[in-house]
Amino acid sequence: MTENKFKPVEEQLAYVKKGVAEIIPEPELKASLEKSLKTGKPLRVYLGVDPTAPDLHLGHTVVLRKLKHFQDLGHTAVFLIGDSSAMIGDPTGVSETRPPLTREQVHANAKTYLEQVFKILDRKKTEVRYNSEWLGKMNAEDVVRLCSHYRLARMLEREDFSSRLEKGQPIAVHELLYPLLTAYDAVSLKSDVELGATEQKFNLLVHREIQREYGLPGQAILTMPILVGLDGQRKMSKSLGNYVGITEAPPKMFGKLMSIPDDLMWSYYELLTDRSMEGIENLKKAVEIGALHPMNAKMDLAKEIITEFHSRNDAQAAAIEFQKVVQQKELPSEVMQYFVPESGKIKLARRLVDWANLSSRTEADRLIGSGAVEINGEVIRDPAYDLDLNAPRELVIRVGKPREGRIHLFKVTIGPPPPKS
RNA sequence: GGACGGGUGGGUGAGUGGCUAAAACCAGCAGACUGUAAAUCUGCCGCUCCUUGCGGGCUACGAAGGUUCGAAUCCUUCCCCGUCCA
Repeated sequence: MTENKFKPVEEQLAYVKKGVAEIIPEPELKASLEKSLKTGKPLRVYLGVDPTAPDLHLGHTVVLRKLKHFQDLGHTAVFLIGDSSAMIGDPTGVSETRPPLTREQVHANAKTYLEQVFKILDRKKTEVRYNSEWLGKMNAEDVVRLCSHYRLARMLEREDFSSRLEKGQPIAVHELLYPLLTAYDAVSLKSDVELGATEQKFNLLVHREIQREYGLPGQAILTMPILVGLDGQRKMSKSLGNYVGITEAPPKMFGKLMSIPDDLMWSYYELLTDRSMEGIENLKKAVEIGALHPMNAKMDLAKEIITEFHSRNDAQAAAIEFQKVVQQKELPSEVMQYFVPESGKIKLARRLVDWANLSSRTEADRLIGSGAVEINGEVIRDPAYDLDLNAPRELVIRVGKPREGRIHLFKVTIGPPPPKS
């Protein structure tokens, strides 16, 4: 509660501005910071999430990190779980009606969600709220009253509504209610600032407007860019499979991060690390003039990100494993091992389904046919290949590239398994 | 409630009785090239069986029935979506 609890406004603003897409309106945010500095009262900064899926990936962390930045500066971070609104389903960016979740699903999701969130936010300093606290108390009249504060024409300005309307795609009435109900969150929380991804801009603006309708000053809005996924094309999302989950094992994170297009790494540096913009620019320049190999810059990036979610040692180990397995093509330190008794012959394709965790026999045939299967370094191209089981020996089998859900490299020992110790 | 249009593989979308496991494109997978990057090129891209063959069987075009030697394509009923009218 001391006078000098906060840093100078310009300094705060600069810290908070790193990586942001837009601040609406910036002078207001600045004014709020000035006021808070003068009064010693922290700003209430909130981020609302729908716990629709329990697994967080790096895409979610972009905006969480920004909330963390406010927390670092001594402001109050409010993490809002939209347990009520999640049951409506936000139509943003989906362009189709979402199936509503049940209350049980929402609560289960919320719980795992929070656990992950505190890998980034400071648990002790975070105010966690649920919007069922106030939305659950509203009756039909309250909802109608809330709705009376907004106009249909304004609602239809929203891009995904207007485009769906144009294309003759369905829009369910309850979808219109989503931004209004979540606006009531902003009213209840009396927030000074709300964070969100750029795709949330419309919702955030509605929140601000409704706050004013309810006699509040109207929060400032700060939007963060959407993180592009591993494919370098589309937004990072679980359903597209182009994501890095924050609970994934370090070696897997490492491999995934190394697979991003080089150009993308600058945006990852900006949105996923605490490096200053200046530092990132220098790095970029070093790569451009050839002083730094882009691969090394990317390895550093991967290490930094992994350090945040695991530890420095884990990150280092993941890097070493990557070099060993991928670059030097050696066996990984932990390999799946299978034992097959000696008995005549078997079809390779048939066994591959289990060994490599393939989806079907047909897939095994296809992989063999396209030269993706190697035994002890020798490519097998005949889908009808018979594995001779008469001589006891050890085989190292490789199936394609490492990929989610597939065991791409493993050992098969023909002969009895070693006695259990 | 009425009139009209529409529902095809993960997505967009062609096909209007057999040559269609269904064009094309995207996504995906694999190979080559690399820095397990991207880009590019090439192949693959429902499931299953075996004697792995331009092989056999099964499943698939909103749902269920029907016509036909044969249906994604025709008929009937139902479900869903949109537009316009009220």
